[in-house]
Amino acid sequence: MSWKLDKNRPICPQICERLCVEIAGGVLAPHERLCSVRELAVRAGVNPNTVQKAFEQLEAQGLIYSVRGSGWFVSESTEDAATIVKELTLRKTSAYFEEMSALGYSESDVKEYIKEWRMYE
Amino acid sequence: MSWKLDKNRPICPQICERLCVEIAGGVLAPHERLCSVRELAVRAGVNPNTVQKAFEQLEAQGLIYSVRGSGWFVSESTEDAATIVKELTLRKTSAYFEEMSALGYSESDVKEYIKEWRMYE
Amino acid sequence: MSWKLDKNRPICPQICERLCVEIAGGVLAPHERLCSVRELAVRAGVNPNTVQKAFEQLEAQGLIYSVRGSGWFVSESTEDAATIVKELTLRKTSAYFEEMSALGYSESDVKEYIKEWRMYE
Amino acid sequence: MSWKLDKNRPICPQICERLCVEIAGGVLAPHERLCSVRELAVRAGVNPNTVQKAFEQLEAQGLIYSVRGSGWFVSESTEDAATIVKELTLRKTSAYFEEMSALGYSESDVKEYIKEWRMYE
DNA sequence: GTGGTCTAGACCACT
DNA sequence: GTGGTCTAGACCACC
Repeated sequence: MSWKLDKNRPICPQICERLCVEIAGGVLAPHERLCSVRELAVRAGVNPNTVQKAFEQLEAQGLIYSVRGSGWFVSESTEDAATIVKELTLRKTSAYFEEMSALGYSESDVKEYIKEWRMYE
Repeated sequence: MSWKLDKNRPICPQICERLCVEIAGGVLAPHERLCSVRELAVRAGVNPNTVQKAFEQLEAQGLIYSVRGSGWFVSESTEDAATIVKELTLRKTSAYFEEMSALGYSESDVKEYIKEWRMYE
Repeated sequence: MSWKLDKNRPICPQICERLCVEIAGGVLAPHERLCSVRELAVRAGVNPNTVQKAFEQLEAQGLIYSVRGSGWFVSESTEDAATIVKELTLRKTSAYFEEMSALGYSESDVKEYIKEWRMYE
Repeated sequence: MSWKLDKNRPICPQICERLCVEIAGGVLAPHERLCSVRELAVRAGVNPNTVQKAFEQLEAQGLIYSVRGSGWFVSESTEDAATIVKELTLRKTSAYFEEMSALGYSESDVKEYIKEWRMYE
């Protein structure tokens, strides 16, 4: 696992989203043990508290569970993760169109713009 | 001007962007007087301080200038505004692709997804 | 509002439960503003981060929502709060019976014990 | 002995309490040999270190003693165990009333609630 | 070693 | 002033 994070966005949700994607995609199987809070913090170069918070949020969503003194584990069901990823996709795309709309682009303007898009870097 | 703002996003930059777009698009002509801070605040349903701050930021970018006791006016040159809008467009789109990438979508995945997109609401 | 907390139990859930009870009981009405994080922290004699965490958990449950720079507010619907209080009641009572059972008491033993109970202090 | 433990509570004190109850109740007689740490760990499905720690805590309370190379044994006196069980009963019940009070229930509310209680599962 | 909780204090953007 | 986020570091119980 490479754990580069985008420093321009809040770290905590990035960790959540990433793990959610890995759970949804089967990279992390049910009942598989996650990195420890401390280890992941070191790997990602962030504070353990931030990782802890992310894990707790995933727990609140029912995606993972913790066992004291032993670690965090992927929940039995993996479907929730997939649902959440889809929701995120929808929400982010919707937000993007909203913002572009505020910049004066119509829906088809955006679609045209995206069609021609070339990612750099 | 209808001044509905997206309550889910920070207000201040929304005001900046919106005025920037209007200046770039010629809706607001050079040396035209803007709404007063108070009036705009009322129309948009936000705190006058927030509008004030937005105006100050636009001033710092050279898009508008203030005349004591008389109000805020659009600057002579309109090109800066257009540049800024293009920059925003680029930045937002780039950020969108980055986030989608973090959700596991390739560049072409996103393009395909966008092609099928239908805005609701 | 008196904000004495039980120092023998984790503070964060205590704050959550207390606010939940007040929302469920109508002490806090929909859209009413809560104490600020900092103020409540001072009143309860705890760290602002702990209060912040409690508020975020209540937000995750849909009981309250935050407005940047303005504060936290009770959500429109109050029903969830009542449901959660009932759930807590059930869970705590169930846990109590479990623990008493582990101490060798039958269900009726416990009921008899409780009937005679007199709270001191 | 069936050694099902409640996975939702800390393991170590559960082991302590359970053995304490068995000593107090005469299930384990003075000078009787306890299960070995390893065997008990296997039966209860927990880490041997946890069992070891529990035994050490019971030793500190004077309820059991160890004989090198031979195992752990119940102490001569059984009274301490009974006292501890009573104390636990008192403490747990007191804590339960406290928590219910924080949920808005008066002492008589709780008593009424308990009277109607039916354990499920 | 692990997670769980809390404190202290910082910086930022927004009202 | 407010919330939002993060860092740093502490202590505890459990494995």
